[in-house]
Amino acid sequence: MFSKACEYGIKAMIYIAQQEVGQRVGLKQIAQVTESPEAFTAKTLQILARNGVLVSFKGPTGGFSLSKDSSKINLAQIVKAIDGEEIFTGCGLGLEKCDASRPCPVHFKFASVRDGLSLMLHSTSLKELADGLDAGTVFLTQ
Amino acid sequence: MFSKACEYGIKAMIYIAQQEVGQRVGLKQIAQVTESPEAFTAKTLQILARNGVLVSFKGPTGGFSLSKDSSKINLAQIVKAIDGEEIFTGCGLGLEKCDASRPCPVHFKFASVRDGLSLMLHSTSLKELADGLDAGTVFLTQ
DNA sequence: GGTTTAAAAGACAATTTGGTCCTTATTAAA
DNA sequence: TTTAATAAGGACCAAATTGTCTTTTAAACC
Ligand code: FES
Ligand code: FES
Repeated sequence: MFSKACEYGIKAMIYIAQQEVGQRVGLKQIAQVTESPEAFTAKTLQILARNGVLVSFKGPTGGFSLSKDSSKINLAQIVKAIDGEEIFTGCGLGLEKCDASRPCPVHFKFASVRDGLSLMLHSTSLKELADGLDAGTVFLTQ
Repeated sequence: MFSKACEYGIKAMIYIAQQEVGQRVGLKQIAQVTESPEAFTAKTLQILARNGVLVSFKGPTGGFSLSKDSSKINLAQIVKAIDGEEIFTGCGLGLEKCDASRPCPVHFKFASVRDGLSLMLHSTSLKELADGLDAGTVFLTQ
């Protein structure tokens, strides 16, 4: 469904969202808590920083923090930054363009599922996910 | 969402389902109509044949035909044969096992979308897709 | 039986994705 | 001002996916 980079990116963002506002978290810690490969996660965080959902700081006391309140960042922004728009708008059978005026055989059934996914991603904020972690009802690892 | 192999496989199956019962279609024709790479499509059809949704015949008058009525084959069987079960049961954040008793942060939202996709795939038969093609309301290419 | 046709099988190549490592740039603190 | 810490960037490697090509196997037809 999502790329590995995207999975790592989402987990990292949720963990960062758990910190108190403005607090920075280092790459090493992020990779450890999310059980993600450190160097590869670094690349992904760079992408997220370039896309403006994350800010990064070098040097001692450096690290990463959210660019805005966790309630203002949703999963769709993260997925779009890392995996692109394909999953939001692409054809289920790989036609160059999903077009309701020249639909592929699965278009209507697929588009409705795909739009459901899109709605879910757009309507899920980092805040609620981090809150679940705080409450201990959900987990970042197994 | 689906692999290229799976996209080609689904398109091929729909086209085969369009033929009259028992009628065989050759690889070349399938690849042409679906605009898929011939040799790669061949591999995919082999997988589908091994998985029993397709039967193949060698020699002159050879080709492929469905192993049973097109109303008895659904998209889930095809996707499962080619891409495996990951998409039906896998965790949205890549945890080894999606487990409601130790859910990841996106579990409940993701699982509902994923189950919607699964339901769609299980409840969509090749027959209805081929019927759409026959009716000229949908298309295999752009 | 020999010839032709078409799928199966397997080797191989190209591309994309996933992942590591090393150097550089930047910043805080001693 | 030097040193240490940390992210950025780029080169590189590994694995999976996508794709091609050649040989083998099976079947029809003469
Ligand atoms: S055209 Fe294929 S999903 Fe819309
Ligand atoms: S545990 Fe992640 S989706 Fe179920």
